[in-house]
Formats: sequence, structure tokens, C-alpha cells
Amino acid sequence: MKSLSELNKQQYKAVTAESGATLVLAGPGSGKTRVLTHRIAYLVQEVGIPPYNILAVTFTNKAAREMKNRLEKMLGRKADGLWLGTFHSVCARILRREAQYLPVDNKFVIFDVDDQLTLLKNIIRGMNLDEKIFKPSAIQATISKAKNDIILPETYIIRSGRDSTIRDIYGSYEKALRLNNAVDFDDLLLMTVHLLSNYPEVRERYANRFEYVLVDEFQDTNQIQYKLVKLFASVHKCIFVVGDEDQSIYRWRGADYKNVLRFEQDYHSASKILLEENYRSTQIVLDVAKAVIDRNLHRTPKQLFTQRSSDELVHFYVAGDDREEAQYVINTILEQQRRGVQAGSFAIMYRINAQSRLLEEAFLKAGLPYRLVGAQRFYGRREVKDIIAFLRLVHNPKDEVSLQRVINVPPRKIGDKTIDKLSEVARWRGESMGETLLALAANSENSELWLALERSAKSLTGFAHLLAGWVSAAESASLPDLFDRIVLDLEYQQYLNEGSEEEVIDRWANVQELRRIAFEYDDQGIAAFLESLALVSDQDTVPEKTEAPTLLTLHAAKGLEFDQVFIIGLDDGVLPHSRAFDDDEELAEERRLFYVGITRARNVLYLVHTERRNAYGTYENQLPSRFLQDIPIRLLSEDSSFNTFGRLNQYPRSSRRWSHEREDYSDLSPRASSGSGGQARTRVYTWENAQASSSRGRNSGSASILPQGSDAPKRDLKSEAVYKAGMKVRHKSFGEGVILTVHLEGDGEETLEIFFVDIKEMKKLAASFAKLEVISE
DNA sequence: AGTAGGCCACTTTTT
DNA sequence: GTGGCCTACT
Repeated sequence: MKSLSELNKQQYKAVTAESGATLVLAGPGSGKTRVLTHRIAYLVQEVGIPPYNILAVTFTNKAAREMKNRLEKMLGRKADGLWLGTFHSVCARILRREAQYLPVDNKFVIFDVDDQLTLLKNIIRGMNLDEKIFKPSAIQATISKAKNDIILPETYIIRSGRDSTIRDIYGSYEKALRLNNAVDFDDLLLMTVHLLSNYPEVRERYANRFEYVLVDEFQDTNQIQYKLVKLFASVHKCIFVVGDEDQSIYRWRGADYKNVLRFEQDYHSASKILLEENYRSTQIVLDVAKAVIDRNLHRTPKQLFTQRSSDELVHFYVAGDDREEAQYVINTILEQQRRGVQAGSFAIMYRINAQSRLLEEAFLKAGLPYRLVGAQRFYGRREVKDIIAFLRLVHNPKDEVSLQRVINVPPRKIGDKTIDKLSEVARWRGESMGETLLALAANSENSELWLALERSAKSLTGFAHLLAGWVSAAESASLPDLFDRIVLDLEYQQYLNEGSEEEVIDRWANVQELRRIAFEYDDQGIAAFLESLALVSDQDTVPEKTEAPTLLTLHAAKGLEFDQVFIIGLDDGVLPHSRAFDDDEELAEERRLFYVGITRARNVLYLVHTERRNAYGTYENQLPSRFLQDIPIRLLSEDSSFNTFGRLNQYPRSSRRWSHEREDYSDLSPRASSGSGGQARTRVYTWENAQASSSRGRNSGSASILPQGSDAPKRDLKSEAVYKAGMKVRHKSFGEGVILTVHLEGDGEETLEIFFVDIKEMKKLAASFAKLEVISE
């Protein structure tokens, strides 16, 4: 096999490891995916194992897809019969095949968290409990945790009256899921474990088949996943796991990096291979990473090294407040772009999604496009969820959560009273509401059923006929046809036409995007489509290549790499998050999160701390992240124009206030003091020690980008806008455009809507930051 | 049945 | 500061 020569010594050792148990501890950027794909190719081509006898499990669909692509390239053909997927998708596949053993039929739907919450709310209300005391989200988390620990309602441990109530809710919840012919995320794993544990003939069928089992991101497995792997490999016991304890960041979801240790205990003969050569980052970045992670206990120490030397130190910047933090990011990116760095090379990482907002605002103001990962997820959008709910209901009329979501969408005069009546009649008939509706559609007016529904019959009949029509269409028509028919029958586009214009375009575009995805599943059908929708994650929607800076949480960054990485909000309480303060294990996980972020950087890393941060409308002083203290100062260069290193160890510090001396920041160098090329720059920010004081810096100019607190003095109102609709303008990165609207804000700022001809895109820009050149009036 | 206005909780990360 | 949710009103 020619490709084996591409591997380094340790990689080669891993790829060609003898059968039996193998543990590969792979540092970041050490070629983990490469080892996995080569291993599979090796098994197929050299050892002669049919792909049919191999199972490979990943955590995200994206990782699975990537592995499949690479593998097919290596093999030069499709790996027919190979099982390669996420834990959840592999389990779903098994459950559908073995549905005769289960309390659901093979058309079961997978409930996501929103569905679970709806269900739990109904149950909690039905039990006359106070939703504030029994919060659905908390109950959901409790049940999820129980399931991951393989605890059922019958075995739920009761230590208090509350526990007893929770157990009752859990029990009702399970019953409700079955009535809906539904399973939740955790059920996918739990039911598979039960199936394989309780039915030896089923277990043997799978365990015999899976001669080789490979697991990616092994440090992220939880108890139930560990057990699953063990069951899958229970006959041949050839398990090949790849992971890195240092990158375990899903503890809160039940992941237990100690499974790595457990693995070594359970499989005594396991060989252990360390991948320490890093092909991604510079040595300086690796040194910083190592300094941070070496403080953690319970890990295999690693000596990451690289051939990539560089003299670029890791940049460190202290911002006065969170707006300035965002501005620093913008300024630096602009500066780097000027030096020829591509916009897509940058990533900005933060601890929590809420931190993206100020960044987004700053990008918009600067007229810079950006890519946001996660947050307002496509699949979380109302219109997308609506359409999916219709499809789910058609596919599985027992799905009452979907039914309740859409029975009155668009509004058709079906309110609580009507739904109550339907529910009552359905219960009396011993079926689900969806089934009752289908019966209603088949019955004539004044039938027994019609009369039983009383005044509700009329409004329900309309929906019943729609549903019945789709259900029969689903049997013959293709998925795209069904999709179109539903949207058309509902007059959904007209329904969306309420709300602001921008919103309407956006929502309809989302429907179109969903339609496009549905087309991809034309030949696989509605069941496969719905399953893939249920199992996609945000991680899977991270674009491969982008031409704009990427904004994402540290969690979402795992597995990715970027030329230049910003990690912002290095404040004690943000990273590490304050909720981790009193738990050493959680603090260790926060540290790993920081480590994951650092090791995403190929060339340049920026670490940013912010002294004052706006939370709930008021500013709070922040101390530097405790993790910063572990980084040797020789690895850092100060981007701030004042000495900040000295402060890292000063607890507590006096509060500071800022002032600024200049209005024009367009040529503000982010590394005024680093001395790395470029001409000398004007210092822009000066800092003054001050007594704790509520006074803010002076803020007078009209083009200030510096933070203005809510109580900052308002500027004089300009009476006239500078720009006018119809003007032709030129923007540095978007090219030529026409101003469509001018909106004069209260503070004199002009917000412009411009259609850029070159890129054929509408942009909203703030006039003072967009640096527009007027071509013609 | 639909909607407006007020109140509250929110800020961890998500397969 | 803000969005989601509840309540009370039309």
C-alpha cells in the first residue's frame, strides 16, 4: 500500500497495529483522522477484511462524512457495506432494523430537545405541578442524565419527595414518547444497549459482523457509549480507539475522559500509541498550549512538537471594555488583510454564544462580512421547524408534539378548546389525535365522530382533509413533490408575508433551503430525510471553506483549524466560566477548552482580555483569566500600547477608566508596540489609573468607535443626512454599489442599505464606518 | 381566538 | 438590554 509511506513512524505503528485492542492518544493536529482512514484502508487492502465487517463511529456527521470521502479516495471506490456514522445514527439504523423488539415501530420519530420540552410541559401541567419548581428544562436534563447512566423510571433512586415526583414525570414522559411513536436522543443509545444486552441472538448478529470496531474522539464517550462499543466488539474484541484526554470538553453531557483509563483496564493487552508530532501550529503556539494544559492532572503527558518554526509570538491584548475588544479584532483583521491575509483565514472564538453579539455589531459597522457558527441555527428557525413538523406528522400521525405545533399554522381557528376536545375524543377512541383526524377526514358530515367533536368538528375537518391528502400523497408522490404540495396547500408563503420585509425574505429563503435539502433525499425518501434532520448538529453546518472570518464558540471550534485565531474574553468568570469556579473537574475542563482553542491556530494566535464587560446592562470589572498566568511571558507580545503583563498577577486591581485622543482609527495598528515591521503608529488609547469611579471617558467626536455607555452624553443631532438614496458609492471590499435607503439614527449615525453590483448583494452599513467613496450623486 | 403589553429570566457549552 | 412567555383585554 503506497500511502503507508506518507505516515510518520508513530502513525504507521498505529495504522498497522495488530488486531486486538489499540489505544491511540492523538495530540491536536497530529493526523488523527488520517490515521483512522489509513487504518480502515489498511484493513481492507492489506489484511483483506471486507468493509462489511468494519464499524467506525464518530461524534459528528461532519467527521463521518469527511472520513468517508477520504477513504473512498484512498480505496478508489465506495466502501460498500462499511458502517461509518455517528453513535446516534448507527444506533438509529440498528433500531429501525430491529423494531420488532422495541416498544415503537420502525417509523418512529426522533424527538429533539424542543420536542422533549413540549412533552414535559404537557405532563407537568397535567400533573398540576408548578412549572417554576419543576422546570421542564431542568427535568429534561435530569432525565437525560439518568438515561445516560442507564437508569430507568423503575430504577430511579429516590432520596426526597422531589425525586419521587421527578420519577413520576419521567415515567409519564416515557409513556408519552411511546404513544407518539417517538424516541429521544438518549433513547437511541439506551434502547440499543438494551437490545444488545437482552437479546443475545441480536447481539451476536452484530458482534459477529463487526470484526473491527473503530472509535473517533474516544475521550468524548459517555458511560452508555462505552458500553455500546464494548457490546459491538464483544465477539472479536478488535477495538481501535483514537482520542485525546486533553480535548475532552463534553463532561456536562456525560462524556468521561476517564473512559480512556477504563479502556486500558478493560483490555489489558491494549497497545498504546502516542501521536505527538503536530502538523498544524508553530512551535510557539504549541509551547503556549503546553504551558496551559500541563497543569491538568489525570492525563498522559505529551511532548507536542512540530517542524514549523516561527518567530511570531502569541499576541496579547487588554481591552478597556467589550466593545473595544471587538474593535481590536476588527482593526487587527483589517490590518492583516492589508498585508495580504485572506479574510477566511481568521477565526474568533469565545466561551459563550452571547459574546458573538458585540462582534457581529462591530463587523456590521465595519462593513466586513463574517460567518457565524451555531447560534440561530437554521434548524431552529420557526419556519423550518414548522415545515419539518408537517412532514413528521405526515410520516407519523401519532406524533402529537408536531401535531400541536402545526394544527393551527397558519391560523385556522383551532385553539385550546378545540384541541382539548380532539384530545378527549381521541383518548376515548384509544388512538392519537392525528389518527382521529384521519378518521374524521374519512367520515362524512354528521357521522358519529363528527357529532362527538361537537362544535370543534368544523374547524378540525379542514385540517383533517389537508392531513389526509398529504398522507396519501406521501405513499405515491416523491419527497420534493410532497414538500411542495404541503407548502402550496398551506399557502405558507402568503402566511409568512406578515412581519417586516427583511424577515419575510429571510424566512422564505429558509423554506427554500429546506426544500433544496429535501431534493437531495429524493431517492432515499421521507424517513431518511427526517432522520438526517433529527441528527444534524451545529457542528455539521460549519462551512468547510469560507471567505469571511468565522465567529464560533470554543466548543464549536474543536476539530477545526485556522491560520489566525482570536480567543476573546479571557476574563476570570468568562473563561473559566464562573460556574466552574467551585469544582476542580469543571475548572480542568475549562482549561481544556482554552487548550482546544489555542491549538486551532496554524500561524498566529491572539489572546484578548477585557477589563470591563457589559452584563445585563451594567458594566462589571473583570480580572484576567487565571489561565493566562500559566503562559510564560517570553511567548507573548503585547499588542496594547501600555504595559499589561505586570497586571496579570495583580489581584485585585484598581478599576480603570479609559479615554481616547483620536477620532480616526482607520490606521490603528493592533501591534503598536510589538515592533514587528510597519511604521511607527500613533498611540490611540491611554489609560489612567483612577479611583473606582463611574465617570466615563470623554466622548465627543462624531466618528467614535469607542464604547459609549448607556449613560454617555448623546451627541448633537445632525439635522441632515449626508448620503442620499440613489447615490453611487464605492466600498473598499464590496466594490461599487447604489444606495437604496438612508436611515438617520437618533445619534446622527446614518444607516445605509446599499446594493453592491459587483457582489450582487444587499448590505446594511453604518455610514461613518463604511468609508464610502461617492462616485456620483 | 388573537394580540398587546408587562414581567421575568437570561448567560455555558450540544449529539 | 432583550427575547420569551404569561396574562388580560378586545
